[in-house]
Amino acid sequence: MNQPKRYLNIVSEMRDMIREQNILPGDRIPSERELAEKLAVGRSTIREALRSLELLGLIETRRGEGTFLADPRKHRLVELLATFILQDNKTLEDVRETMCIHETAAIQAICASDASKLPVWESLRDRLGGHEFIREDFVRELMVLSGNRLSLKIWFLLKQYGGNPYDGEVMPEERPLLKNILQAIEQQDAETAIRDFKAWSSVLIKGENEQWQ
Amino acid sequence: MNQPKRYLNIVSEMRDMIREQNILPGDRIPSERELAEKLAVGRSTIREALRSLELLGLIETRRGEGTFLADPRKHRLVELLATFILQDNKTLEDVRETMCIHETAAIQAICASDASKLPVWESLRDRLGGHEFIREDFVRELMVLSGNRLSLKIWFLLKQYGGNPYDGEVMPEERPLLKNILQAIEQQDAETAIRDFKAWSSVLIKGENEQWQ
DNA sequence: TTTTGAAAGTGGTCTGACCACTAATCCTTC
DNA sequence: GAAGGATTAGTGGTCAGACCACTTTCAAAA
Repeated sequence: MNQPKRYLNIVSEMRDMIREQNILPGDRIPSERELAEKLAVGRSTIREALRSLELLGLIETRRGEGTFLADPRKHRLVELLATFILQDNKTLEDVRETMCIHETAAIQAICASDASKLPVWESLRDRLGGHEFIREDFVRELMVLSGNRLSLKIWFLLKQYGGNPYDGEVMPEERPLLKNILQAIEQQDAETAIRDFKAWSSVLIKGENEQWQ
Repeated sequence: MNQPKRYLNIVSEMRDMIREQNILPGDRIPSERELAEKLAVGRSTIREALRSLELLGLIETRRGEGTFLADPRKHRLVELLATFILQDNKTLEDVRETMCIHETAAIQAICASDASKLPVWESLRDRLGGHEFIREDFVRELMVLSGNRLSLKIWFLLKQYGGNPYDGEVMPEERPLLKNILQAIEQQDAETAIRDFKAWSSVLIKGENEQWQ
């Protein structure tokens, strides 16, 4: 019978250990030799597990010093998978489509909710009028306003994974379109808002900086 | 000076090799010993790189057989993301709402596509008429028909974490409702289909087996 | 022809040995 | 006593070689 691989056990045991001993980002993890002895496996097995976690950016190792729990902001999962998978067009397509699913759902949710968020709303409109308005900020604001934090997180990760289509600054030509979207949302007209949003988004994806710089 | 780690070089060299030699999913990768010799490094270094890729689901290893390039559908993107996303804010409400987002998006996608999937369609309708039709099968079929594999994966995962609301068998009282949904989809009437679907789904969630056993 | 089993090849694991590097310590020197 | 340099213990990085468990292959035996 094919036994489960040990280094995978090590991975989960280490996760448990980190949780139980309340090891925080930046803290030191026991040395490879200690772990090997404690878990009763060879050092090479420990290393296979640690290298896997390191490639994911979950831990950092510094020769001569030790191994440390990494800052969660440094997790590398997304970039890594991207370098291997991005050639698969269907996958990239799926990612963007899934992003769009969450975006339109957010708009729908905002339109369906009672409009008690006016202060936030005004601020968004103001910034749209001002200078230096980043496209991504606009969409992210919508995701936040939807109130579904899980959806927001998924969207955020997909964005990194799929090559951010909302890179760059809002051009003057785009502003009327964005204003229309805001207005439609305020009038709780989800259909129009989504239609306009998709129009804006599809130009960004297809034309990739052709039409608007 | 701290030298760059070799196993990271190996990772990128392997990526290049896979690309240049046009190795396809399912194909065999040279053995660890071959790679070690070809790249002039120790076998353990090769293994650290391979184990990292394996944890990501990019390759599969089978003892006694060899190492193979994995099917892109087995990439662990979603599972790994889940360990980051779902560990803290596992609020049931967000999970279920996000599931619903993907479900309605699937219905929308099916309605928007050309209806060239009639055979699958007929089979679904037949099974709805028969006995022992599991609720989950119905929804999963919709997710599959949408054609977005990433969305399907996310949905599948959420289902596991959120307590499957589609547990159990379709009751006689539910069948007319499901038939309505199918019919609406066939007529590409997304609005009606989604409305009926939400009605069905919300009863399952709220009434949790009150109304229908 | 079918069955068996030995051999070759593969991944999985362990051990022990170096190397390169860091940080703490001790010891000299001022 | 203080400053600076050498020593040393501990760490990760790498390698080589040895088994083990497993799969496939293929030739010999039935």
